[in-house]
Amino acid sequence: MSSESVRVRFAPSPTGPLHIGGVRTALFNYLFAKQHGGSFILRIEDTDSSRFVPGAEAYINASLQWLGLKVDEGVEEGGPYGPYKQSERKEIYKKYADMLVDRGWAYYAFDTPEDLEAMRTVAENEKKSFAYDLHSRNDLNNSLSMSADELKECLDKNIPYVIRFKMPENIDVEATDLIRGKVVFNTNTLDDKVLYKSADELPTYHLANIVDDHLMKISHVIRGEEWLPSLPLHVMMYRAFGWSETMPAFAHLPLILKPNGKGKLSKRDGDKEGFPVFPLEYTSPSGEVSAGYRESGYFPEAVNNLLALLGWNSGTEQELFTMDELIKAFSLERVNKSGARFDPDKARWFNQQYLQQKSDSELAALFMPFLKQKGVEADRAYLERVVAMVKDRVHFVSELWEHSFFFFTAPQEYDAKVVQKRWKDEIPAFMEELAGAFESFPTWDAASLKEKASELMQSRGLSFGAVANALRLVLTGGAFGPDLFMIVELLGQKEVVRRLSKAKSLLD
RNA sequence: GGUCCCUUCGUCUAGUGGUUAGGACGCCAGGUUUUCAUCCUGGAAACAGGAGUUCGAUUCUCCUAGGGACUACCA
Repeated sequence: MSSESVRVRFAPSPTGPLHIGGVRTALFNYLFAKQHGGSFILRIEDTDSSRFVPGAEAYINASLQWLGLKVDEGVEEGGPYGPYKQSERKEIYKKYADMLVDRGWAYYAFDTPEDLEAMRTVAENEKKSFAYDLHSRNDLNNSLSMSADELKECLDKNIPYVIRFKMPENIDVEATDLIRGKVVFNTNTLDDKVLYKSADELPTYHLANIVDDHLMKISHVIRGEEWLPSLPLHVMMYRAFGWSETMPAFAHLPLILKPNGKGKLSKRDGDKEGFPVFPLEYTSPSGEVSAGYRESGYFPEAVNNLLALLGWNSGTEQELFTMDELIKAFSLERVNKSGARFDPDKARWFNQQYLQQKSDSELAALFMPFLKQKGVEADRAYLERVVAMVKDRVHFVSELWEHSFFFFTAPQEYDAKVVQKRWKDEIPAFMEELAGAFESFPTWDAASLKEKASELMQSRGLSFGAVANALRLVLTGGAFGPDLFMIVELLGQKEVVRRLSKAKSLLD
């Protein structure tokens, strides 16, 4: 690494919704870039024409935007090293593939996918494995095993070919991973990867990624651990191109594992355990819907925070970080080596923390759509008071309703268990009396009301607990909710008296 | 199978050649509360195993075991 500025890229493939692991990769790239005053680049790697999914790119953009990961250079934003979509860089790659062929670092191969598949099957039947590598390439249908004339003939006839990297023999490739340290691979265990296919005139990931990272002056490649095995190939390619001097630094992030720890987190796990695996809800072209964090009620800042703590920690006991704090505190050195299991419970906890930090006004606004859905129209000031009272018992805005519905509508039914426990013989008559007392009570505030009620129950020889619980039952339909007399105050004289008067029907 | 990576409470993790191995989530108990939740206090809970180095290893080295990733004309 020279003194060049930090430039990192997030390079997803538009083959479906952005997975939460990909989101974390994007986040770490973003944090690293911002911390160093560098650039966060979004490059769309759509070199697999067969796996292209319409809408996936828009989904990626929308996800990054929702999370507040602002892209400095990309398809939408433009930039000096564009285009940022690989399918629009087609003509660039062929040139570099040819360069490698000319230098003897790559060769043409005419084996058809069917040929290779057949050889794999044969090998498998013999309990061996087939690899297109230094042991087998001279016996296969490629420019290494044919004469110059034969090659020319194949090319002239437009026989489809691929260009494969010619992995040299017996070299110990040393590479440094910023998270793991030095890793060594021997080239004898590596195969000859396809770099380019004539069929669709597109490169594979390996070629496109090296060429683009070089051309876009990427300083650090921060990607998932699943790429670690191809690191030696990439290092060798930088050598083949003669770009070793400016090769980016590499960091391979540990994987996000299933809650049970067995394997990479996948969409299925989310469906099974009931938590989202995607940032935004996604509907596939076939109509299949996958849950999203946003739709499940998660705040983007909570998602960023929980993702940041999955595989990284600040070394302090701080767990809640704003984006600015993350940018300041982040470092690749403190990223863990081992995979982290996703914990849905802790994810909920993070969201709760952020929800509690929100102002009543903000929460009231977020609650509004849910009320509309219930057909409830409420005064904004009233709403804020309700939210203030119940917010400390929810993890999500969507849970506000079940804890506050009685502020908007009289209970339609009463919890049978609570009725049995609290609706004693002497209560109904007293409730009627209480209704009368409240009806003519001049000051309507929690403290005075509590005092008034206490006086009355004392004069009738009833305990506070018995009355309070019965009153709560009448007002809310159950045994839950915030401070009783705060409920009474907020509900207002008219409504409280009405519910009290109706309470007799409970006896049925 | 081959290559590579990884291994501290159930989970996310801190940590050091000598610590009562710390925190968080979750769980349990007690307290606060008229209810529920919050909140507060407390508790159970970990260095995968075996060698070696060392006066002393959770920490350093090696081996074993376990887990994971990769092994496509996908990324």
